[in-house]
Amino acid sequence: MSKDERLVKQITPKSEDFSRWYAEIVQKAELADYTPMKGMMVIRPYGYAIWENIQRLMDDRIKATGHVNAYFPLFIPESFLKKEAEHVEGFTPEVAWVTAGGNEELEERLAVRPTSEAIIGYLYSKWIKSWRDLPILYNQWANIVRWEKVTRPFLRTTEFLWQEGHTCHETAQEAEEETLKILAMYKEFCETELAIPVIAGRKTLREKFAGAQMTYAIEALMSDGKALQMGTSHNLGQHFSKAFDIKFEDRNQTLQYVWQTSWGTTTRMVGAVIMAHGDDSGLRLPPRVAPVQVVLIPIAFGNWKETVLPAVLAAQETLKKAGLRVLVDAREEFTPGWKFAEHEMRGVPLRIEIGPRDVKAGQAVFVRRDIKAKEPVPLGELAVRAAAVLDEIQASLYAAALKFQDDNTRVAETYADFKDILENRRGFVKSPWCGGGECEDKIKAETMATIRVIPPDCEGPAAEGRTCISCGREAKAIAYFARAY
RNA sequence: CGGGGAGUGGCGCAGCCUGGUUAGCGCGCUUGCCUUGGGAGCAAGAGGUCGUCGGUUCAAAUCCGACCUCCCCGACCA
Repeated sequence: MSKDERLVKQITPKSEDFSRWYAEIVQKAELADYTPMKGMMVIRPYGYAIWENIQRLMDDRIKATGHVNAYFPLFIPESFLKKEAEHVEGFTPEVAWVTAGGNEELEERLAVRPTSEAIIGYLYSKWIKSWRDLPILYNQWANIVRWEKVTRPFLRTTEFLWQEGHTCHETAQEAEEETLKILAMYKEFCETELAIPVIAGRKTLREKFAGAQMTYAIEALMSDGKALQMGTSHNLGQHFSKAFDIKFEDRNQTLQYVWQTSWGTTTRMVGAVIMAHGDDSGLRLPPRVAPVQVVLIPIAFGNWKETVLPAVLAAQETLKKAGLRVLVDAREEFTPGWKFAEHEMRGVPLRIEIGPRDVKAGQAVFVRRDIKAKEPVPLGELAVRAAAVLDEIQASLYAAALKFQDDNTRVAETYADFKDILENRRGFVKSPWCGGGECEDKIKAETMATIRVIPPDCEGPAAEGRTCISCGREAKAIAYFARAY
């Protein structure tokens, strides 16, 4: 779209400057705002409503798979955090500490939770005695603090909201099954609800969670060609159960450490929705998570309050009864054109215009946000057609994102090709890798790309006869590389 | 955390270099009239401790220092 044809004029076009577009859309669409503290954002009602939809849809899935919600303390004693060596090493650089209560200096300082494995581990050791207590399938919705150096609204903030699952199992196999079940659930969630295709697989040792035995993740491609981690699922093995002494008497009357998992998704998902679907005019929200799915705009002429408005209010009732999230924008201080641009920027999936001509014709005009197509719809078919159009939009956003991912996933067999792709095209690059951390480091230093994920079908056999793009040794896997957020 | 840029009514900016009336402009906002199918028009209004703290000076938005926040580019992370 050329700049002159743009109907939304208050934001920098995405195609012109992606970073600026992102920062502006977050503020102008009233998703979030900055505060006087670095990295601390306020999530405003319109942004929070997206998160609430994500939360509800995710919570339904978590509960449907047998998990229950609980709430653990915000603070974690330093000694607890230190029990698992790798865990403390990974997290201490970004922990915020409470050192005093009122005027009293604390005997032991308290960490503001950067994640809850430590405090939950302590409690699990109290609660678990027998194999009959297992599995433990807990989830918590909470806020987290990590003292980040570089912050961006939704993508990386000092405080963020998330859900963290923490489970305990009798066997290693059960824990692995849980880890993969959640990974699959996350993938399905992103694709179904957020209309964002993701690549699921394992992380490398360099990229795994501090304290985990194995980390799995889902990775998505944003529309600027950079990858974004959208969720992680960790098989913790017995690392924490040994550190926190979480033992149970098994079916053979022997004491054993439990096998654990933990997994999480965050408010970062809101950022992903913005970056994966947005266009030059602003947000394009997937209907499943859009706070407003349909905006009804009366076209006011003459005695419109007697003619047009009743039709608009009737349409609102019809659509509400059909279970849709509807907003009537009957403000008199703005012209229809102004409202069109405003709701486009805010990403409302479907706009319905009703004017005098429409009332006479017994119809309404539908305008899809994703492709900006207009369609007259008889008033009698509003609800059915609106629901159908919203489904079409959800599907078409997903299809577009999937096409983008396909178009931007390339294979490089040589380091020269690899560097060329990252330099000129970005996106995912699938390349053979020897499995060595040194090659990972070297590639990262030279190209800023990291191994985002290794899907199961890219392991061992898939790499047979191929050589590592970095060292030339025999490849152990085909890895997805990308520059990432 | 290093390099670069920025902070002036809600938003976008000018003024600063070369200190000195009442700190301007566009948009937005309020009120009234009039309008409304892609960001209407006229008229009258309201709104600013110039990011914060300190220094220089008779006098600071302007000069100096420190700090805070944001943006961009690099080292660490959901």
